[in-house]
Amino acid sequence: MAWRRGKLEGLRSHGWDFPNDFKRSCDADGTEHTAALLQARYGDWEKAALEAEGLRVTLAGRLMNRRGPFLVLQEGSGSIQFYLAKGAEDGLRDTVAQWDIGDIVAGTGTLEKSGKGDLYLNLTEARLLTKALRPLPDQYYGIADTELRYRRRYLDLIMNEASRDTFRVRSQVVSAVRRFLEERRFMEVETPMMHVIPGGAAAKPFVTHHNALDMPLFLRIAPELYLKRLTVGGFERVFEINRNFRNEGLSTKHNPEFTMLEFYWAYADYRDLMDLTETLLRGLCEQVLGTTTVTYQGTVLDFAKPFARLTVPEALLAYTDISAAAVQDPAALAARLQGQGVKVASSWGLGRLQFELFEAEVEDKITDPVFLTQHPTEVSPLARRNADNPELTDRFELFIMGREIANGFSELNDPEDQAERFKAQVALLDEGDEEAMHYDADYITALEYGMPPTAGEGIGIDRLVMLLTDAPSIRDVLLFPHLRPKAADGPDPI
RNA sequence: GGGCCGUUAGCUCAGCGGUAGAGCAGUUGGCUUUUAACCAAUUGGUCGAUGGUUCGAAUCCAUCACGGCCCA
Repeated sequence: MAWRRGKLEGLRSHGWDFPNDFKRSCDADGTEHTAALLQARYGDWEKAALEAEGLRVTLAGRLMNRRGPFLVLQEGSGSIQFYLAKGAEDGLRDTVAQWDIGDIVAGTGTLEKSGKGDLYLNLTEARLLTKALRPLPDQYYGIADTELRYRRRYLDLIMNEASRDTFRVRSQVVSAVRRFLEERRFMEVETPMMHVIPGGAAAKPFVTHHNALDMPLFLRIAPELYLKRLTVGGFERVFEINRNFRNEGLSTKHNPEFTMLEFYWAYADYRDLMDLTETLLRGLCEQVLGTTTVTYQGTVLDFAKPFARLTVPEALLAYTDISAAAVQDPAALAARLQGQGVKVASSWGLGRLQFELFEAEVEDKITDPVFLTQHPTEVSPLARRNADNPELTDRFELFIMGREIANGFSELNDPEDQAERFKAQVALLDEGDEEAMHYDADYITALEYGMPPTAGEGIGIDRLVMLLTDAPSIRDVLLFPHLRPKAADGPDPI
């Protein structure tokens, strides 16, 4: 580093000062030349034909490696080499000799092809654009230290093609989801991130304070109650892709801020949502990966097959050794749950006991996509009751590889029932359940004006991207995952 | 919150009670159609932090910090 600072001093004394006037060469129609464009266009040309063409190109990028007279350049679209011929003039040789690995450099030369078939620019002009003061990590091993990869994501992106690909896939997923919904006449909206009353999910919120109004505000745990107000307002198909914040622990599946898609669809029910979700996921695999076969951590998943749809008791029978009689017997379920180390509350009804057993014994065993349906009303305070059994709801959760990917239901649009459900939640809150919901009087007022029959769903974008990129941790799909700050996390002198 | 594992040069790692090591990167020189380029020489360290045991600690013990995996 001291050496490089010295070089920078030398460059400055010769008038070099982080130039900002560089432009890449272009076609006559203005198409900018990039490594990927040149590879695609000229990669197949014969060496002699290419040299006869004598195409002069100007490119810039980060100097990644020197191999004899070749300099490996990495830019946004890919890589290409510069070549410094033995007979090059002294000024050019001196300029290139000043370069260090990691510098951002520019060069002009004719596009040629090596004996092994790689394209390169035979340099005639060169200039330094940005001096790198810090050396790059090991060329071959890259950075293996996960902590360093997360804390200095820029280094991870410079060094690891796989990491760059993950975030490209993430961008494509979000973009494809938007396109999918817009094609179906859904409208993207933005609702508040700061809530006076946290709502829409069972989770502990982050609290902040508004100085001018001298009141607490909560970072949203879900946008649900605001999006449903919009369906009351007459926007029949709305969606939002944005961050939620939950004040919970960190794990390979949890980050305090994470990205959710939520969408609401008037005159649809939870079965329509399941159909739409299957179509969406299948299409995403095809568009982003080019196949409906996804390998996640060694397990092959086929998204082309219809997704299983199982009620909670059906899932228990399918995935555990429990008997048909025991599934309907509260005492047997409670005993089994206690055997699993679950603290069973006396207030739990049959549906809740079944659902808790699902979470304890089945969730982790699921590999291929499974829609779990008809959750107990007790754990679904915003979902419509099932017409045949008011203890259950018209709800589903989609599980893939043991993880909840989506959650949706026919919306509860009966204001009186919703008010009762809120009251039951407030009772839990008063008992000390920090994840229970608050009573949202304005939301009840909205329902009293009338919400059309509607179905709504949330899809965890981070977990979806994990599946599609074979990422074992949510931190691998977040550019800047939350980490505990380090005491010495200031500027570090090398 | 609990258990296990880890933290040594810019990066990847070895060393596990007796003088702090290797490869890559860096520096100097050579080589000029290389592909983890190669050859020669060479610089570089508060062994995560603090305390303890010991004649002697990177190494053993304790506490703390940060990270990873598993569990709640």
